[in-house]
Amino acid sequence: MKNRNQQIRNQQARTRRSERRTDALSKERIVEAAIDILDADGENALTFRALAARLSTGSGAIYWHVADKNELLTAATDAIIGRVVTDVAADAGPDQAIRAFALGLFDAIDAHPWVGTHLFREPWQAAMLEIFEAIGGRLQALGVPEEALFNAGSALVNYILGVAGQNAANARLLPQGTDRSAALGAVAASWTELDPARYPFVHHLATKLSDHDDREQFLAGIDLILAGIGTIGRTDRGS
Amino acid sequence: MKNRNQQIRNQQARTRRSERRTDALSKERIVEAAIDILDADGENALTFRALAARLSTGSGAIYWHVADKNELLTAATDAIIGRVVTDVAADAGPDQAIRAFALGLFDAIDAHPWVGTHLFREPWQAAMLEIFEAIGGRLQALGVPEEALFNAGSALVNYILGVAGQNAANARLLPQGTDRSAALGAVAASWTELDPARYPFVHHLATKLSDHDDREQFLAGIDLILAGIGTIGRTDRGS
DNA sequence: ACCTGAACACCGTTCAAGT
DNA sequence: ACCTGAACACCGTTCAAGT
Repeated sequence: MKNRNQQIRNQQARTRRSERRTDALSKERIVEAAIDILDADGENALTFRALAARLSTGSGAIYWHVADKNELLTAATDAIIGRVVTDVAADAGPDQAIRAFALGLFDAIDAHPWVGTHLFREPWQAAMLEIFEAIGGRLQALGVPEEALFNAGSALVNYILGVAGQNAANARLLPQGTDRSAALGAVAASWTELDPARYPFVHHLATKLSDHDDREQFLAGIDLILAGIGTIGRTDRGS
Repeated sequence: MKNRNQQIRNQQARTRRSERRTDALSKERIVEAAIDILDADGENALTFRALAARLSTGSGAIYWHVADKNELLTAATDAIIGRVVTDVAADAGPDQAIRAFALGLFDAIDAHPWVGTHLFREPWQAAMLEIFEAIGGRLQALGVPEEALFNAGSALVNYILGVAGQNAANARLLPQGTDRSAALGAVAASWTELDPARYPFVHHLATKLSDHDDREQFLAGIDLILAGIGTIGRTDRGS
């Protein structure tokens, strides 16, 4: 792709130049500004016009550094996920490391819900590979048998992605500083109005919804899957 | 031209106006046409202009029956999920029923990938409640203890949603009748170019990617989570 | 009650023109 | 090399006007 050549050229030019000019446009500054907008005002607020205004330039200038909106979101996502990967690098046993990494991912996506959306936009992007590597490597260390590795890693990653996507949806529904418990209460109330004969389980959920903790529940799901993975090798290792 | 005759016939039909006329606009017909467009040409092809053209009307006419695009997609999603729920109604043991329902969901979303996208757009929509009820009810029947029900159901649903979202992303990437195995091969090849010291697990995946089956892997994940859920009650029931 | 289609506000993206 | 900003092609949605 010619865009890659352009990027390389840009980088060479940038290092050649003296990089003390703080107000010079660069991919990093653009991505940084994009993250700020996404965090402050949500996914819909990120437009090239808003971005150009914030950077005091024209929208065309942004296209010199970034191919399109997708590349912009990919770079922003990579930045967030990258931090998680490096932050949780060193840790104790592999199962604890998986839990810690998953929690780090949860917290990052909770703080930047738009990441949850973008992880679904482009499959097999760099961020996804980082996630797979972080989890899969630790499953190997955990002693998961060769043939089960792909399925086990895929189960964990897909579960994490599902939660991430739901978090993003909730953030879109309850923007800024909406009263979360009031909103949850309203949802639960609407569930109790459904036919109890057809929706008994949803009625049960309605009673639990208000005092459940998303983060705790996320971790419980991770533990459930890890427990399931633990049953794979049981015949091998006995007990 | 036969167009003139058609126009006259339409006008007569309109003045006659018995409401079982097939060409009368209705929410059902609109949703049906929307599903056709989504299935045939993908998520981006569904615009009010395209929909109006296919229904031989103005875009404003659609707004008389449907509030906005979100309601349209929600109705389309409900239609697809509703079929799955009723199709898998009767079945054997609760764990087999969960597997059957999950597989039905997988197949439906595989056939209509845009459903996977929309399930993330609006949280707690009707389709989501159907899914929760179908799975949660069977977890109850399975004997999962009261306190673990919410977490267990949430783990299964989030996993299913994660897979659904990935499927939708893949469908977006490989539209129509792209050569799937060639595309997978290209992805795997790109992975082998990564630094093996930093990405050992991704390298391992690259060797497995070509001959893995999405549906099988999906079911393996369901079984993993069910196995994990099975470990919850172990102390209660002994063995 | 229901339909028509032009118009509005807003996007992502391009590009001739500037420095 | 890099930036400017008008212009283009397209959206979802609205609305005065028709039947």
